[in-house]
Amino acid sequence: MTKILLVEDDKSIVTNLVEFLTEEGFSVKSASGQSGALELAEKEHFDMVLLDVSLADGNGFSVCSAIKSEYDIPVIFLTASGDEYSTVTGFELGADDYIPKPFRPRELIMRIRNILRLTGGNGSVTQLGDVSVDTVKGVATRDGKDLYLSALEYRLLLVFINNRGAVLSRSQLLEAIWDIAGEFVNDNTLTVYIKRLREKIEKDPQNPTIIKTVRGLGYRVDI
Amino acid sequence: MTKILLVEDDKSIVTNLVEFLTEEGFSVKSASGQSGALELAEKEHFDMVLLDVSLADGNGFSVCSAIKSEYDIPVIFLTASGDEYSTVTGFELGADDYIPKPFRPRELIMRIRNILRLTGGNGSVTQLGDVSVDTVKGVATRDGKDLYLSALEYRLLLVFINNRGAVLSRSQLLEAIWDIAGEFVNDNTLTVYIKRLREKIEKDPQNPTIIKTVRGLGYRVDI
DNA sequence: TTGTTTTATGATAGAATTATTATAGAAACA
DNA sequence: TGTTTCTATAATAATTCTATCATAAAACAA
Repeated sequence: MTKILLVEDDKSIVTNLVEFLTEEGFSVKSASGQSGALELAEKEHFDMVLLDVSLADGNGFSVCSAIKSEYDIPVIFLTASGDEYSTVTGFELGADDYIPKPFRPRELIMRIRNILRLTGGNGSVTQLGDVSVDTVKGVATRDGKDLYLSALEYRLLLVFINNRGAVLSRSQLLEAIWDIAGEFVNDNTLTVYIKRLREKIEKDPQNPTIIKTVRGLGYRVDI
Repeated sequence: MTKILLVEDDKSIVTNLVEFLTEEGFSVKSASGQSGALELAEKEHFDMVLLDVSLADGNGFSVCSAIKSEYDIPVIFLTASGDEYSTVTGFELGADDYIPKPFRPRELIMRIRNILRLTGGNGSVTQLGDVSVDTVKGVATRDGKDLYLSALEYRLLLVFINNRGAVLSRSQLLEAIWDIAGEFVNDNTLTVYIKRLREKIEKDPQNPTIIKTVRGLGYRVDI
């Protein structure tokens, strides 16, 4: 489960956000100020930090600096609307995104998911049906048994994981895997690799449930 | 239809982006420098500007200032990777987002949609009666069930979605879908595809409620 | 009404997309 | 080095889509 550290001193916002984010499947812990935040960050691992710029105790920027210098976690700033200075400073400090208040919950979720995707920052294990992929160990398994993916097959699977739910066109996939920069890669190569990957991760490769074909558009994992 | 003004002087990037964005249902026009960009912006309305920071003629910042002072259009900067200065300056000038190169097309689309949504534009899921279209997943569904649109049917539907409420003439549709540039496409082809699309998305294809025929003018989605 | 124009429908050959099988050469590794 | 696995491609099959034709129906104008 993706764990979020919320640093915010407005109690009502905290209450609302904790409830909302929990409903959305995140695990949330909150701190109201700088000291509490750093204490929590030291004790346990978080996958993302939501950071209010204006804290009673210190300000969000110092928390961001402290966290970024110590951990490799994406940080999203919650800033006062139109506060250009905060935005700018936030980015300078390495924030991954900023969200001006007031924001819609939906918007927040989108930003969070987006940043998690971009930074590959989700937990380290992803479950796709009965296949689990551990991006730290670098293996895909079923029932604990290694599926022995080749390097390319694994990379392909990662691309799908990082874009779960989205259709990925052939050209996108080719670009992501073969890093085309003028090089010409046979279009069919991808098709063959999709087949190989399916052969290994699908229970019934003829009727794939994990990697779906979206004819004319590409492929999608939405399990 | 969401119209994008692309200001970029690298021909290959322009070619790729125009193709990709068009496929995604946007209408794109491009300019290679400051003067061309401002000229275009004056002539027609755009919903968003994609702006390269480094132009041969002037730089992206001046284009941004000029556009922002005149029009209320979101601007996304395309910056060299890690170019903090550009990012900062871009935001100071009122840019709505920035995307460091090299970027993945998908990422770009997400950013574009996001900004359009924030600024009161698009969204990734559109509801047409009981049919919903998710442009990220690349599917149209009813009651959660895939309607299995073909690539062309899907593209056609996207054009309608991006022009909700407006009558689209046959020639407009033909142009949008078949990208006519001298090529001759049988006029009836469109009629046939309208029928096919209705067959799949309408409850009663004989009495369409989503895609209405406007005799003599074209078709319209105003649900 | 009658004729004309526009739109709708059904059928179909050829095209395009995706899936599958096989294989030569490259790369990894002992 | 030799062995093994991996990679890219080719050739081919299976499937689905596309564009078109022919014809019907509907809307309109005289």
